[in-house]
Amino acid sequence: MKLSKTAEYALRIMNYMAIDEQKLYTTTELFENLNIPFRYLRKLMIKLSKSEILTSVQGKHGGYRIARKSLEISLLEIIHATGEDPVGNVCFFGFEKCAFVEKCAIHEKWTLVRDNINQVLSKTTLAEIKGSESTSFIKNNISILT
Amino acid sequence: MKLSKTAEYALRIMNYMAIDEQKLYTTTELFENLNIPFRYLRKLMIKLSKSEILTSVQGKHGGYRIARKSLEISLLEIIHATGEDPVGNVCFFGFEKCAFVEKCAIHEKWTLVRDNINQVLSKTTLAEIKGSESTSFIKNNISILT
DNA sequence: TTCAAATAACACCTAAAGGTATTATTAATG
DNA sequence: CATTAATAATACCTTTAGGTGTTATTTGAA
Repeated sequence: MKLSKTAEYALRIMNYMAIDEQKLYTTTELFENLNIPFRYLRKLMIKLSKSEILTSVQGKHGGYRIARKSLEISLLEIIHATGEDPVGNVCFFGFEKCAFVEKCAIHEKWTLVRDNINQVLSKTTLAEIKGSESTSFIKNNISILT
Repeated sequence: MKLSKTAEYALRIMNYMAIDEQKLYTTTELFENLNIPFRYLRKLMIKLSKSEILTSVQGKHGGYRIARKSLEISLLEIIHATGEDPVGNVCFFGFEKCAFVEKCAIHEKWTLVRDNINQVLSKTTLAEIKGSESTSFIKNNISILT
């Protein structure tokens, strides 16, 4: 199970910004701490700020701020804010109509797999993962990242 | 959880070919039954036949045949034969070294998710899913597929 | 021994994700 | 009210997965 780069970036951003929910973060600060290409980061921030998880403040002392309590923001919601759906409701074999016609033989098993992923992503909130572990991880390891 | 198109194609192919493990299948027959672009299918068959799951027979009455008992072929092995790894051992946030340094806060949960996927894909064999359900599904629905 | 029907190989095209560059807009502050 | 530091918008470039086209090779059989 690999998320898209964009989804990973969004999760890094939100995880970092959840450290201080009041603070306005500039893209420059995020760039310096999260190892995301600067211009791509800026584009992504604009996209995320159009969802319900981030707000933007324009102007000289502007930046971005988490829009709601981190306790209320699920990881799935963050990924959805990027425009992606990591789980979906798709046939294992990639057929369009599987669930609506005769179920393929792995349909049940695969549904359980997807349910599991959905559970973890939708029930885990930013508040749960923003702990010092992950933040110290990011700060300590930025240098070894590509 | 979405597999790549290529992985889905490989699974369709193997699932179909498992119906008769002795039979030589031509790409034409597979094409007519599995809704995979013809030339892409041919390219993929060559790739798969270089793995341990398919053998090819060249020449006039050639084709492809499942290389081993379907009971011994796991879904994960099929996906691996396409050159992909759907699960991997990657950090949730996409950092390179996560598991080897300080674990990020969601690391444990995410490991369980991946384990679950791995279990299903590696423990489920072709033999289990090749039942009439899925085959009749494919045959009945080919017309509604793109 | 030639033809036909199959796979094999190689090169190229297309669409989408990821990434870059440039210019416009906003708003605090000297 | 001009400057500056931030976000917003738009367009373009690059890489890769997916898909296509053409030619070569293999092999059974008329």
